[in-house]
Amino acid sequence: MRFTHEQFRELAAKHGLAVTHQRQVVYEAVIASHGHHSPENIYAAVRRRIPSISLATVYNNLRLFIACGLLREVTPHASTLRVEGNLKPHHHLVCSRCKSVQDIEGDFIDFNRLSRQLPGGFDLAQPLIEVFGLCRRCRAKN
Amino acid sequence: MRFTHEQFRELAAKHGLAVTHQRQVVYEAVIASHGHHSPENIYAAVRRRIPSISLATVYNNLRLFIACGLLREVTPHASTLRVEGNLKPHHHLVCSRCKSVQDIEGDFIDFNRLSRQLPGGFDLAQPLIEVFGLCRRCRAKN
DNA sequence: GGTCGTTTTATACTGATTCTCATTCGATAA
DNA sequence: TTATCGAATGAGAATCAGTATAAAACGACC
Repeated sequence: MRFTHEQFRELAAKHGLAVTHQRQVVYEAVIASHGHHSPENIYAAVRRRIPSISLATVYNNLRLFIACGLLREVTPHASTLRVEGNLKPHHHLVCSRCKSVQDIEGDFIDFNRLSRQLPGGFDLAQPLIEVFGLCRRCRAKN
Repeated sequence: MRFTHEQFRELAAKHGLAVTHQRQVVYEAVIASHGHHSPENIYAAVRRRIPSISLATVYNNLRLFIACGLLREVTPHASTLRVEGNLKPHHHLVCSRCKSVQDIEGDFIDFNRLSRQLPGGFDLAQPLIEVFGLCRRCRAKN
């Protein structure tokens, strides 16, 4: 799904963001490349369309998009920020060793039980679950 | 529970680690202070007993303890490493905003369903689950 | 006491991210 | 259109966590 300028304009308006060329290209770069991406990755992709863009601009806009919910921050177990554009409910499978992240779907959480265990005031409005284990590759390495 | 030299000696022997004074003090500092700690925190605590200790030594030993399972690495959503000494099965509640981590107990995961969803080869031997949401404080800030 | 492998220390270095500030852009009013 | 003003951008310096390196200290063993 290719984003038209119109679609981005609408999204931006909904979240009170000014529309700039850089902003749009950064956003499209994340959406176009499915998966979990580092700011550097996105910077590289965006530079193909705007060679003069600054890394700081990419960071600024990623933070902005995360803050207003246009993008999700993925666990930076890799010690560097990762973002994803997939806002549909899903969970993450994270390798404790190599820190790789895979999406996982499915209904394996008992939210009733979970909410009974929650400390007062904790808000699970958009729950994101991360399950840690060893990915196939790291397991093979023993 | 205060760790005696004897207890640490046994643990170290079990994991094939040499016993050094620094190593013992680092380990005790983590165990003594329950919760989730950054290397800097631990460094500060250890320096009260060994003023000349180097930060690198703290890092070295924390990595070592994590590698042999004496400590657990906590999600560095805070973008900096955290460790905990609590090895009993439990899960984490992480605030997406301020990155604080609380422990949570309870049996809200359906591991049968989960393992049906797992991609081949993913090893869930010591599953750790992290549930993201908004803590009371951040929620109050709206 | 001498030797060897391990650990510690001090410090330099790297890489990710943020900060600063001058410049440019974009929306709006004239 | 043109002028204006606040917001966004670009360039590069600064910061900060963590790692690498190399020399010194330690400790077990002969």
